[in-house]
Amino acid sequence: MADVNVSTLPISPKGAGKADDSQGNEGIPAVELIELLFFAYRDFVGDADELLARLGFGRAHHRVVHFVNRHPGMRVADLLAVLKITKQSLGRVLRELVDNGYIQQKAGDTDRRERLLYVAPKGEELARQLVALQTRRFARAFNECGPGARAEARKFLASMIDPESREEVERLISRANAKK
Amino acid sequence: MADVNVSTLPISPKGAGKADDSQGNEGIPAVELIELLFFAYRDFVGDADELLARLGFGRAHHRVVHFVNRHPGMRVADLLAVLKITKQSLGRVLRELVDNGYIQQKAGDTDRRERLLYVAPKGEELARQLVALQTRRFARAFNECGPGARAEARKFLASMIDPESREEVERLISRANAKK
DNA sequence: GAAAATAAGTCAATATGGCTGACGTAAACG
DNA sequence: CGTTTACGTCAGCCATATTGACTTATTTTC
Repeated sequence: MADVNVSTLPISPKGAGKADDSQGNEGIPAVELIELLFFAYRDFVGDADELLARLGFGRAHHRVVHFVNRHPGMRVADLLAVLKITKQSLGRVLRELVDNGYIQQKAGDTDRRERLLYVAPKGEELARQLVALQTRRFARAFNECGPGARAEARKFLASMIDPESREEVERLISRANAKK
Repeated sequence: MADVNVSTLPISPKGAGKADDSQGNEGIPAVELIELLFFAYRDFVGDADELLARLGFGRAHHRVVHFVNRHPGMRVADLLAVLKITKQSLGRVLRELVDNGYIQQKAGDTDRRERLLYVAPKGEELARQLVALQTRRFARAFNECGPGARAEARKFLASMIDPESREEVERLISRANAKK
């Protein structure tokens, strides 16, 4: 898949490339990390895109199925808060998932205004497949990186999150894990 | 900014959460990494989004300015290959950047069909600011992670890229670095 | 018990950033 | 000279997001 036709890029000089190579950055300029993260993320989501496209879904559907699977019984408002999108944006995606039998809604016990969200068997299976795809990518990466890399990566990724939201994300993750 | 209303999420059980906690994954299920990468990338691009929005630009403009700045004199076809989008998609974005004086085009010396792309001073400054923003995030993260984390992260990110494109990405990066 | 607040859904309009297909122009190649 | 290449552009479509206004059902509050 030789897509990037690097062979034709010129090698000529031109200013403003470096700048932060001086202090303790282990000889790795941030701009390299920026680009690697860009390409890594693209391939990471690309795994799922293929499978989703076959079902007529997009990334928005992926996010909904993923988080509902991880937090069964979450409210619509919770989902909006996690995804940081608007009610209107969620609307179509959620409707499609419900109509096609991937997500179920149930009125809340104590507050019947709430429509609690659950994955239907179809949705659970889809979520499982999507996680499996991306799990495989992580497994391959850590296999190449050697022992300890997984823990290091976990710390690194958490540190990349805005400090203000980091605690919430960690709470979100541990709550989801607690649900087994 | 307590956006994720975690406090209201139920703690009740429900199947299909774990599955890969058995073998050598250092007690860190991949699903955690999946979510951390999702949130990390969102905040990572969020840095830039704010600045871009003030200029009436989006992420597409960001990518163009970034890569043209890193590879001055690259051809339109090269840019398309890197971004993996179509000529038509690039069209509007590139025109806006040229019209607003961020990008310059020059006919190729030996092949005058080529429109070689260069950042104008305005574009170079914008690229610099965008890199600076994201550099700050990386710096903060590695400061929290301790020594060696930068090199570990570099290896990890590279390993997350599709094996078939990894070499090309590395070549792309080293060519850009060579231009200083 | 009436009024206010809340949870969710919906309609309409708009923006962004992708896509495909078709076509045009200029220049290079053979 | 004819073909291919590099680039641009027109037209239309789709997915995902936005804002603002409004409805419905229900709960909370006074």
